[in-house]
Amino acid sequence: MKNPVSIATENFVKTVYQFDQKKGYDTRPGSIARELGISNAAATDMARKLARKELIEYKKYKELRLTPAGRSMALAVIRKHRLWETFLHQVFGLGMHEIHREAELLEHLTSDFLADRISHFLGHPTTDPHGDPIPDPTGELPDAPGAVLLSQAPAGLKYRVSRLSGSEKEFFDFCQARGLALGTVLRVKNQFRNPRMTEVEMEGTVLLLHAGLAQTLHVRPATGPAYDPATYVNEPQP
Amino acid sequence: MKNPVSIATENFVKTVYQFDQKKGYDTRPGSIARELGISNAAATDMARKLARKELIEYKKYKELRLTPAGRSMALAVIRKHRLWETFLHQVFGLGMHEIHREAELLEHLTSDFLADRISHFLGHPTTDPHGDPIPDPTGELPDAPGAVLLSQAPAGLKYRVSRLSGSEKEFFDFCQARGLALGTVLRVKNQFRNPRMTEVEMEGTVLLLHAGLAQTLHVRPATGPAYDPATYVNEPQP
DNA sequence: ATTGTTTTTTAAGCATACTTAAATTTTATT
DNA sequence: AATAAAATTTAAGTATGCTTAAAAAACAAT
Ligand SMILES: [Mn+2]
Ligand SMILES: [Mn+2]
Ligand SMILES: [Mn+2]
Ligand SMILES: [Mn+2]
Repeated sequence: MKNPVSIATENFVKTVYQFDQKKGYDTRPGSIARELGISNAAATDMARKLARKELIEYKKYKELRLTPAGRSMALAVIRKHRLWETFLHQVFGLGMHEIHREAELLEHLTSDFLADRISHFLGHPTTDPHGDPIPDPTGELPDAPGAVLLSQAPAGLKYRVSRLSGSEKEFFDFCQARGLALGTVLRVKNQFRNPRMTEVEMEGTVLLLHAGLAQTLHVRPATGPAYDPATYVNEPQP
Repeated sequence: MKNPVSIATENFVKTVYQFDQKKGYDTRPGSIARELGISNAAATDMARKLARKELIEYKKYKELRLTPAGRSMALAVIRKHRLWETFLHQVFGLGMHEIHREAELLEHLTSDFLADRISHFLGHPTTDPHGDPIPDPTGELPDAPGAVLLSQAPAGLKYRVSRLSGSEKEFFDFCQARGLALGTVLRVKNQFRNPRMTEVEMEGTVLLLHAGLAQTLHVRPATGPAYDPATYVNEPQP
């Protein structure tokens, strides 16, 4: 009666969900295709198939939209992805650039039962090592209040880094070398246009970050105390 | 250049390997088909495809045989399966009937890299919670010297349980209730034929086990000391 | 508004992994 | 040795998930 869901379907639905959220991204077939490394034709085809299964709303030449069932599937996959990333980082000590690669696979063959066990073992974390929120078993997302892209943060104010969204080793090496980590406090000195760059200052150091990089960091206004442990239950134990 | 291996292929090759080892089993397409829950036609078809890929030697109407490449693939999958079972049992505390079900999936999307990390985390165990040996990264199997099926163990001698090969909850419930666990010492009182049954004695208790059950337990002659910790590195920590 | 570029869609085709039904071969029984 | 039963193979067909090439639509720019 209930037919199995393929890995391709899960990845597709997940990508639509994420591109729908992320500003600066759209959910047209071409964007999804580029992300998944498939042809435009394949993405259109998939969209039509998933529409038949009531996971996607598809209207020719329009952006793709998820149905409630599609959104629910996406969040379940994202939950498994982020639980695995948290686990692999904290327990096995995998590097930040390694966890995404492994989680991208494991997310698809992890039962709800096992996901709950991982969550329990980790003490029900609410964010992954990148600072991304982990959906709960019902698909609710703990929201990160006030978070913005570093590239969009108004200049002159102090912020705390709340997400590192990259997946490349080079990205994490750079962040580590420059002291950019979850919780790091910094001040945005300038937001330049043309070329778009963000100038930040942290403990004396000044960095000029190009837009591509400043878009993979999220920050929140640093109004509270210097460090709030409850907010960072996922910080890796060294 | 090197094309990806499907889950169906891995399961097929693994099953051929295991049926080739297990006495009382054969590797004809029908047997593999029954185990995997697919039609005979599908199994024949798969055998021919895998023969083209040099994973299986296929001759019409003959039993299937693995090539060295096929055997190597099977052992890599079995390694991942048993590492996951060990891990899920020891670390997450999953029950004996739950670990097989989860490992059956995870084994296919686990990189060699991750498998080695799991192995390292567990202290490089040599057997899984069922007592089955875990192949090393090169595909070498640590052999269990002198192990036989309980159903085939000559009567009159003392043995120690060395493998619990079932996957059903009922099987493990029964074993636990009767004190049958890895390392349990017992004496085979009688081997009955017609119907085939095995009578064992352990600490006063006498059990009469039908063949189906006595075939899922392996035992080794209990010559050594009562308990050899080096032999049972996989015993779950309570 | 017409033209040109980009994107999407359609069309045709291929590999994988299955199905059921019929034909063939093997195996077992009389 | 002939026949019956069981297993295997072949054949035909389906769903999935991709491809490339061509047609159609949308978008952008003069
Ligand atoms: Mn990730
Ligand atoms: Mn994935
Ligand atoms: Mn198992
Ligand atoms: Mn499997």
